[in-house]
Amino acid sequence: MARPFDVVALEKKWQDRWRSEGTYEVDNDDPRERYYALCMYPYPSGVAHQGHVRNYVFGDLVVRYQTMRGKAVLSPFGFDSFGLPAENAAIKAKSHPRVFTDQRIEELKASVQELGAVYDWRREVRSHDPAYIRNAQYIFLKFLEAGLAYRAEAPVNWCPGCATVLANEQVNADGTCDRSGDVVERKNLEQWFFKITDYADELLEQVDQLQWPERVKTMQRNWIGRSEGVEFDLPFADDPSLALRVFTTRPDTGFGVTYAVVAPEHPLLARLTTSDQQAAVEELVERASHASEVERTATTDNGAELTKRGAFTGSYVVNPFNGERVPVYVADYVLGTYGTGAIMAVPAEDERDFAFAEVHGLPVERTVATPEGFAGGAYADDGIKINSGFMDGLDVAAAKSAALEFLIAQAGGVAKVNYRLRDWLVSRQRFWGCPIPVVYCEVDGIVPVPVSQLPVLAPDDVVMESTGQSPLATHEGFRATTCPTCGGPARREADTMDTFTDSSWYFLRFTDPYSAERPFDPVEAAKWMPVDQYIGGVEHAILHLLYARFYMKALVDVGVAPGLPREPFTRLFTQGMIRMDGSKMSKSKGNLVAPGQYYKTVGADGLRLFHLFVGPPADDFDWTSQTDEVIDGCGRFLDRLWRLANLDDITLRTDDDESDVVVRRAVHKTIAKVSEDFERWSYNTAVAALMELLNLVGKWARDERGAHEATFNEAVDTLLLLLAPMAPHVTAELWEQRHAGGSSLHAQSWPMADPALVADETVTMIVQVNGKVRARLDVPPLISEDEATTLALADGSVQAALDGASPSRVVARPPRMVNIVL
RNA sequence: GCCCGGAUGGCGGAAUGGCAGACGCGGAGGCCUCAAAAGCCUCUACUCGCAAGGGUGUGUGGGUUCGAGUCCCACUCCGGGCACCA
Repeated sequence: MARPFDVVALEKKWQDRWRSEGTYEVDNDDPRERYYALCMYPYPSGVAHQGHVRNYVFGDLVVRYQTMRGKAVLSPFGFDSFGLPAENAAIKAKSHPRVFTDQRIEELKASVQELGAVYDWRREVRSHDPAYIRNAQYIFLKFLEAGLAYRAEAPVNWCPGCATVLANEQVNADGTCDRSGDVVERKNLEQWFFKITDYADELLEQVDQLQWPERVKTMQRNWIGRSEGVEFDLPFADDPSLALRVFTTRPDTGFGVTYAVVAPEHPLLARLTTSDQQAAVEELVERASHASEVERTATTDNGAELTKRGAFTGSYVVNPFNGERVPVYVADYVLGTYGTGAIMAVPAEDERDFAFAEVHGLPVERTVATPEGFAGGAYADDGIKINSGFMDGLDVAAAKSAALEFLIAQAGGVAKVNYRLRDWLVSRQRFWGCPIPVVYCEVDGIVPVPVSQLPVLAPDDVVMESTGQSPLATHEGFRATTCPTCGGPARREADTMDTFTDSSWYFLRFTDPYSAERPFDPVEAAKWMPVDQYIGGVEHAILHLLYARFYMKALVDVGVAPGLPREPFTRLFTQGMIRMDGSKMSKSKGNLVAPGQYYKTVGADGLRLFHLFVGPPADDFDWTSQTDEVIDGCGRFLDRLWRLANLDDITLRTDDDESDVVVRRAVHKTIAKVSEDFERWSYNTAVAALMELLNLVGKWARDERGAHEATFNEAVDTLLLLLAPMAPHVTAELWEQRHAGGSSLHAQSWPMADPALVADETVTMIVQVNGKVRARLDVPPLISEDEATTLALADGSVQAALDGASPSRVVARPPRMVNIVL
């Protein structure tokens, strides 16, 4: 499209100027009110895609808007530069992941700058930078010292072909390895964990205080999954000195227990299994151990065959409520990693137990009266207790407390809270990550690397093998070391940390990126934390945001961040995804629409305006064949602005007339509207309001009478100010043309609406007869109910609609509406 | 299965319980031009009508209200999250 100006040159001029003048660099001792705006740390995957663009457009708008509101805005940028894609690319190219990563960072950085998004680049942070690694390791050591990091055996996804542990995301739905195609096994291996479960309660409680989307808060609550219940003993029938410990949230259903179940991993399974059941039990355990977690749960997906796999152990336990013997089964629907790994089964009041009981022919004993007409299987809702001895007649809540007391007295019962949340497995058998700073000494065991010896850096002379095994594991130069305690020979830890650890504290490093002795100076960090506005994709609703919240709390507690707020992100905005052909637009799907092509046509300004205008920022957006036309439309809007400001076909006059007040009212109403829309993240309507104003001013100014100069200038300057955070380049250029020698547009204050001009002189009152609009009257805004009614009844078309009938009722809501009811 | 969203013209979308469809895209017609592009102007939910004007209309069915796209109940479909967590 032909533009009335050279868009490429114009945008470059301003981008260069913002960078060379350090317009958006901000110091920690800035006296202005502080504001911390942050977009989520990106993984550097190369040139920015539309998802990035959308994210940074919103972020940049916040930065520029808050700056115009007089605040010192911290707007940093960095790269989450460790991770699997770089490692895989390096394997393919037989090079080092750093080469690939540094290249991608430069590409992403350049395209972010081309978008006109402004940052304080002095504070740039990269996960794979030795200074960052050093501090990430420092934090690990602090966690270790405080007992928040520990090593334990855990069941993991193990690929025999790759000789490595896989993350859940690397396991295909059919239980095979994403890379080699081998069947993934479950294996118990020693791994490093962070004790996030210590913070489960605090993480759950403080969700309430966050100004985050409800959806995200709900997802966090569900992920933590707190549940209150009772743990108690089911004594073995053949040996009352032994017992099966179970957890339940429904102790009130104790009289309905018709069997018990242990997980395939349960330590007492061997003791419970009788010789005649050996074969069946072993077969089930074998199958469970080979199946990944994904595959193990897969059978419930297709509800058609809801087969609950399980086998009788041959043993019985005694139900403490009624003294009855019930059979013990082993089944993979009971997880070894939750509660006690064993349950009491109540098919009448639990759906899963009911399904299992049906398959295995086990009895169903109801303990809650079902409502009339109830036809289904399990009934899990409230009701009156039946068949339950001392609980009969109680409701479920009362029966729960009675049952708890009973179990405490009779069966080693104890009230217990369980969480779905597990400790965070942070070790990865990967090369391209932050090495875990410990060594293994035959004499001293696990020994932390002293802080003075940090960072522990991976060697450069490695060969990335397609086996997938980390070269760290076999690199003698790296692994062979001496014990810091005894000086004897020792082996370095070969595992690296989950990359989510890097993104869990980068926002703190931004506040003090120069600190060498520690991750950040808490005094400097306190000047900016917490982040006022965090912006990112909803795909990080659980993991990243939960881990970062955990880190913040833990850093305060271990003394790295004393006195800092315990929640890192006050407000969170999650922008919608961009989809194409129904699926997420992403590099891996190969359906990217590169932003670069638009910089030459509508410019970064046009593309930014498009992303703001196309719909509510939180909603997903479908990129279609029509989208380019909408983008062109945004470019045309900027062209019209350019021509208006350049007096294209406009003559100015010095005297005013009655039309001035109409324009001035529109200008001030738009200031009020756009300001309000900015605060509530309704950018699409803000753009619409600005388009409307431009249309109105354009028509007025091109009238044959000409435009009154003062009013015209006010209107155009206001348009430029309001558009500055959205389309920063072209507005800055026009402002410079109009105010030669003055300070730049982006140094101006956000305009204030004049309340006298925002208030309406007259409003349109609608008159309804039986709820149907029959007339529209111009009335003063302060009209009384009586006056409104009188005016309404006097109107000709209202009289016609009444047709002589007399109203039974008149509802007057002056000045908006009068409804005459017959 | 559970939880959370959503459903409005040809399309993206707008609308504190008070004029449904702002704004934009697309479409139609016109102006300008030798012609085109660009630009500008008018129209554009459906329907009856020559017109003035009328009727219908926000996924479906009920309800609350003087008045419902908006609130309540039930349902259908679409999207997302969690998924045997006892």
